[in-house]
Amino acid sequence: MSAGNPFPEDAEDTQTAIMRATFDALVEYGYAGLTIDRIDEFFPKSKSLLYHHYDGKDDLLVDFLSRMIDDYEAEIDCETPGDARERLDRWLDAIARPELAEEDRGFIRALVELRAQAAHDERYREHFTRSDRFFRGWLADIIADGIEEGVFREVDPEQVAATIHTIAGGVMTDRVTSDDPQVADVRAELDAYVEARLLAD
Amino acid sequence: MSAGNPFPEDAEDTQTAIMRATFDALVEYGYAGLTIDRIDEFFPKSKSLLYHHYDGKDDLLVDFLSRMIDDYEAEIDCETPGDARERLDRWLDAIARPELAEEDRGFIRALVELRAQAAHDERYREHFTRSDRFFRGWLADIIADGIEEGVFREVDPEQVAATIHTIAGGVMTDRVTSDDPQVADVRAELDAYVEARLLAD
DNA sequence: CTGCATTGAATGAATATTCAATCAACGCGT
DNA sequence: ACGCGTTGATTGAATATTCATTCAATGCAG
Repeated sequence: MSAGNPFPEDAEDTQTAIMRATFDALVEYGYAGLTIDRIDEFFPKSKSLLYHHYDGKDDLLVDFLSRMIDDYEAEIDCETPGDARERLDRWLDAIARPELAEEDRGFIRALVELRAQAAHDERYREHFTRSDRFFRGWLADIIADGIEEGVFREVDPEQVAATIHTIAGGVMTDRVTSDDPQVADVRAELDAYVEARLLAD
Repeated sequence: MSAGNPFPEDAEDTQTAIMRATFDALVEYGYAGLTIDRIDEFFPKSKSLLYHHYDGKDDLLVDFLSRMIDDYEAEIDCETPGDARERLDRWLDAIARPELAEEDRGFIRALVELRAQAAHDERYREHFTRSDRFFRGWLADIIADGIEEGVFREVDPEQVAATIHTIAGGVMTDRVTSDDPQVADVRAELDAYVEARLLAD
């Protein structure tokens, strides 16, 4: 039920338990169906306690989003040995591997649904804007390293990073909102793209 | 207020007026804030009338989604003269032009928010799955034509189409959920991609 | 007159939020 | 060690509002 929940179950304080419960309710019912009562379903303690820790539903959800994004960044932002080509390939595999563990589907679903809220909620938009910058910077660094190393052509790192990141977002949406996601084709084309556009001869 | 509403205002029957009102309410309040009362705000007639034409909110919204997607497909699916290269460029301009008319922002916002619902609603997912296939087919035809014409390399049309379509989805989401969308960079990189990967020498 | 469109008011369920009341831990002076 | 006040965590019940839906009644065109 709570597989893939990024908020640890063991020795958890109330704070973490609230985040866990919110995650589970979000995955189970979706953002549009997310209510305080449903969060309480997954929360071992009393519903009123949520209001002791947060000003209200909005406050709770914004904090939840912030932590989700932190987890998402932490998942990517790890030590990566190897040259730029290897690091980029590992990145592409991470976001566009055809097989996806069931645990990760819930996480991606939650993220995709939260992201859509950014269309109407400024606070959400701010979080995602910051997160996007982080990932594009991360990618641009890899590209820039590759150019210095001489393995990549002299492309504009920001421009390439923006495009790959956009694809990453598209793949995530495709994964959880289509009955026939095309992740395998995109993954293959990404290799062809790297070969044709990035790799020096 | 209703700029960019794809449902015509003139000589409208009740059916169309309901769609118009739903669109306006969706753009104004977002999917999570979409209620029958809010739809009624933009509906010149009585709220009860909605239930005379639809079984309920769900029924109404599924029909609305269906018509939104029809409009979206109709917007793209038009006669396109010129060779494959020109037709592809026109497609890329249509989805990734840096400047976006304010009228279109509402439409894209609505579409992005509806799409996110597909993560938890099978009926939504079916509609988008079908729509995705339509666009990928459209793109794949252009690529295949280009290969026959000798202007494109012998790539896999489906694979390239899937990737470009994924980028299109990513750009739409980026446009309406970020304070700093990177559409211009992606548009430029798409040109470089076509040059490096598709164009025959 | 008859069938369809339309209305306004009403209803009951869902939902977010509040509140008064325990409970458990802790510091502190004696 | 013992009372004691303070503080924060926790609870169950209550409240006020929003929301989807229903329904009986009215208008109206053929």
